[in-house]
Amino acid sequence: MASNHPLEKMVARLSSRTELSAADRAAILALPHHLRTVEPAAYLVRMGERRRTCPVLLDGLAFRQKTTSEGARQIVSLQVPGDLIDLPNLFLNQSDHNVQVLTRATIAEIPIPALQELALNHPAIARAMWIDALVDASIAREWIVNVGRRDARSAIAHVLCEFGMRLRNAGLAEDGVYELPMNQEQLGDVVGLTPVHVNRTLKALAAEGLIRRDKRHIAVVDWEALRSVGDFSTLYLHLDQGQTAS
Amino acid sequence: MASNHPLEKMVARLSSRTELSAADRAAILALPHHLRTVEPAAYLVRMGERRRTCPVLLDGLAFRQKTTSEGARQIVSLQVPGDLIDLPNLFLNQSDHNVQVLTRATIAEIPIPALQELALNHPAIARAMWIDALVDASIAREWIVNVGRRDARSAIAHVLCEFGMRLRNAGLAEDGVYELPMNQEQLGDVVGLTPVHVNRTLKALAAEGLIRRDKRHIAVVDWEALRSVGDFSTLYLHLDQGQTAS
DNA sequence: CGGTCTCTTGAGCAGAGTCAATGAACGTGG
DNA sequence: CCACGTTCATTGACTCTGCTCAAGAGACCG
Repeated sequence: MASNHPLEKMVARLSSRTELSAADRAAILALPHHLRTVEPAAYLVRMGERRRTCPVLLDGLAFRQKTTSEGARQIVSLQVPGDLIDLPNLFLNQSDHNVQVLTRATIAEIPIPALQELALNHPAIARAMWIDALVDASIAREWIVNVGRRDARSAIAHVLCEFGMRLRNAGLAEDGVYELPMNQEQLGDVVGLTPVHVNRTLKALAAEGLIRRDKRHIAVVDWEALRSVGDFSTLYLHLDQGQTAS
Repeated sequence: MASNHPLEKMVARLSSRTELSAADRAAILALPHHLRTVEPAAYLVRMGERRRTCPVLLDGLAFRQKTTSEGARQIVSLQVPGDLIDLPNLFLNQSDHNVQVLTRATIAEIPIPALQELALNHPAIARAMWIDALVDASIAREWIVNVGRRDARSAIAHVLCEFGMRLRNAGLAEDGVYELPMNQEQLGDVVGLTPVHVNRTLKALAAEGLIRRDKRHIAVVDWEALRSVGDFSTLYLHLDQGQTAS
């Protein structure tokens, strides 16, 4: 398992969801790829683009984003290390959104045909990729609810719970204590609020004793209360995948 | 092509996106299945459920939906005939949302293992299913933007454009003239508004001459203006898939 | 003919936005 | 080591979009 092959991270991610054979693992590691490091805010994918490679996030955080004609931005997903950033474009011709990194990040660019071959001809890998894509879609559905039907307090609490959970899962957080991976403007773009209102809401959550906070450092003080305010349940994250095998 | 096999609709849908061989088509038609008709508002899938079959919508309309602990409902997708309603549960254990039909509908229930086999061992069918799932996810991302960053006027105009486009594509609308497949409360649940405000907004759009409307009957009068107000572009619907093959 | 939905419309309220200013933290060049 | 510019976070005052509450009016059904 110990190896410094850059794509080990991708193997780890995919095999966390389905049993992969040695041959499957080898097939992944044998993927042609090109490594690069990018600075915060760099674009990995631009809307309208027709891509030939799929970026895989090896290290760092990224997000998907769209802007309206009015210039308002909405973040539509958060991506953590191991994510196949461009799964959406694996079988679609044109990217329908932008992808930017939040932090300095390491990216492996993998030619799309090679990934397609993997997805179509290696059932176990295909299953893992399906699960990845389906969980992503499930999170998107929850975000629609979050932005559409929860008030500021609840929406932000929800996002704080989700981030805590997912970052912990990615080994980037310790039990409700983490560095909020974005500034308040970006957090506003996640929940559909203005940065000013995000600020006031975070302050209120801290005043109520649900979280402790210093700039972007978040510590969930009362997990149960935050979960309740944010109407958060882990069901939609499908964390059980793999253990409970269908 | 002429046939009254109930799954022809599914074949048509999948083959509209990728070339399927005669063997592929035969494999789909050979799927074990169980037909049934359901009444408006019937549930096809319930959140938390572990399903053994995947409903395929042969006729009628359906929607995915979640509710918050406060009791607010958010509709997170609209499904048209041909849709594999439960693709999300093909590889996930527990349903993360509810699915209800809007109209009287005909459903084919297909055992999940049979569909998985198709998705994992028939590359051409797999590709078509991938495209379906990815377009669905793309629409979900656009809905996050719609609900998060567009005001009532724009959000409703956007949805009217999208519905017009998708219903026409499904053969259910004639060039911007269609029966709105839901009441104003449900439309509110799509865009995150109250039915009262939906009503006022629809009235305003009609007053401005962008649409003509009688109850649920919608006729887009000025398509360009509506598209502009709704900040609508067809990119995210990926209608070109199949023609432009990657 | 009464009951049930759904659509409409009015009146008043409030959650979130806008505008604007201040302050803290950090990096850079001199 | 310090002055300065930049980026973010914070806070106040005021506005407005969309919500709540409530009541009436068609349409359809048994």
